[in-house]
Amino acid sequence: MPYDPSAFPAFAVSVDLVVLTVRRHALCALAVRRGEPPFKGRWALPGGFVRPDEDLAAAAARELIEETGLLAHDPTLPAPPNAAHLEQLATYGDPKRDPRMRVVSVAHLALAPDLPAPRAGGDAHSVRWAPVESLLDQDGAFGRDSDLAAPLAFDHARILADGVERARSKIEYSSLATAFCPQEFTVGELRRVYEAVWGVALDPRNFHRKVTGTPGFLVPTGGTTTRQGGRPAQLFRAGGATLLNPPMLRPEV
Amino acid sequence: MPYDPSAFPAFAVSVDLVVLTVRRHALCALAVRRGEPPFKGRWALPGGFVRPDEDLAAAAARELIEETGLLAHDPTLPAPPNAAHLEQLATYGDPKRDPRMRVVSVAHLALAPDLPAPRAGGDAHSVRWAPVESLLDQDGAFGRDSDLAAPLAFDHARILADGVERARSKIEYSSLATAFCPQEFTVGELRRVYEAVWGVALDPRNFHRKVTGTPGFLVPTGGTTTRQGGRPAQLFRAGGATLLNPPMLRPEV
DNA sequence: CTGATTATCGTCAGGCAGACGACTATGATC
DNA sequence: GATCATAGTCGTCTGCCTGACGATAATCAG
Repeated sequence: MPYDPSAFPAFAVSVDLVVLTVRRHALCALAVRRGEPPFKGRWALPGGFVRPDEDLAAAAARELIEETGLLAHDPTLPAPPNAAHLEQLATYGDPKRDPRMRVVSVAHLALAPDLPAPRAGGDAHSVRWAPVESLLDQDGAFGRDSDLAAPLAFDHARILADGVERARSKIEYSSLATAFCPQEFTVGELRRVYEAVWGVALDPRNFHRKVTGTPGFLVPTGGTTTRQGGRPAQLFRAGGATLLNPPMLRPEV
Repeated sequence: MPYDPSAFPAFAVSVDLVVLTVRRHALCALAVRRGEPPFKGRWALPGGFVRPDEDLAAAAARELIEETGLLAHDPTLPAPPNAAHLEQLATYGDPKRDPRMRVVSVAHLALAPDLPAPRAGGDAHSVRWAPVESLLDQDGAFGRDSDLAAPLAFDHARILADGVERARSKIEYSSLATAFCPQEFTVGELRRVYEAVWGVALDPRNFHRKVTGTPGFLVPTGGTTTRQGGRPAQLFRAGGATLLNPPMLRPEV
């Protein structure tokens, strides 16, 4: 019988954040170095406890702005500049996931455009963007030239993998890939986002036809840019459509 | 600064279940009548507190078997008879969602074949299958001839709506619809599952072509049946494929 | 036997995606 | 300034899949 108020076990509840961005053609996640045991010195996902009167989404938004300065973006409103997409990912509650006590962590997924630099509260050197492959690599293939050899603290590798998988599948059928782009962007920049997140090469011509032909996906702003060299490209903003139908197809293999 | 062990707020953590099945051409959910305040006498989703050393998935599986006798089904193993699909849905943690105290609820979604009858632990009359439209109907359109007029307790209407939406979208691109069917079933029975969950009519010929043409979706058992009247139909079991590519398309409007 | 019901196979046209050719507009290099 | 490399944009063609729907098959109810 649910909700016996007289006796219930007490849990700590935290939020952990998978913050993804695309930098230099690679899908990167935000990682913080732990300053306290357990896992002291190891990299982990940003996160923290939920406050007694705080909603889960509010706790995630608070941690996000503390770690990155990014505002969480309510999808029902027009996107303010410097805003990130934020959604709940999944909840992790293995009794042994934290060696000290029972902690249930509600993981959230945030997608952000490429930012100047991560900003930490007090110690800026302990937070960084790292390519997700290096963070998920358990064998230490990146170990010789970085300090990322050790796996992530707690079950954060699993959480990160789940977040990456969510992002990979969600850009198939939604316009979420634009959350990785600045307010104005070109078709080529959007294509490089897809290529980085999926880890594949896409045909520029078919991609252009698909995204410009999907109603509501992209809105031309009129301007052009030549950021990448080559012929100047039209600039677009994200349109009102959130669901892509038919979806973008991820190439086989 | 995550994980300061000295001071953290204490939460209660519960699991709530959205258990769906298809009965008589309608998508139905399991509801229990609350015997205790708050919301005494109102219908609610089954659920309960997570035990101190219990994983979240284990707590959900325990509640499921307590309420229905259904075994939760590990998707990596061959399905035992009378097993239901069980997956985490989302977590609800509004500070005011339970008037007594701070309860964070990890909702799970279960899909079950049509069962003989729901089985409650002690009081069988307080648990029932109800069509999801009647449970979600806030205006009391069902109120004159049933006691389902009152909305569900707590935020369970929201949780149920999220679970139904998850089921509706997930049968598009996965073989999960077979979880609503008995071990052996016909193409027509599977089609009626889609029609009930989506609330649309599908063309029997195109549906037949699609599901029999998708490799790994259905495996013929050799037998035939004539449960529905009309020409006998081939019997199938669910194949090994879990992802349908290309997906089943939900008709517009 | 006749009609109703369900299952199953076929046909055809339209839409969309993958493969790829062609042309355009810029910066870099000589 | 000519040439080349680079990136963007427009077209074409072919094959696959889907929706619409005709036709046939095998049962049950009268």
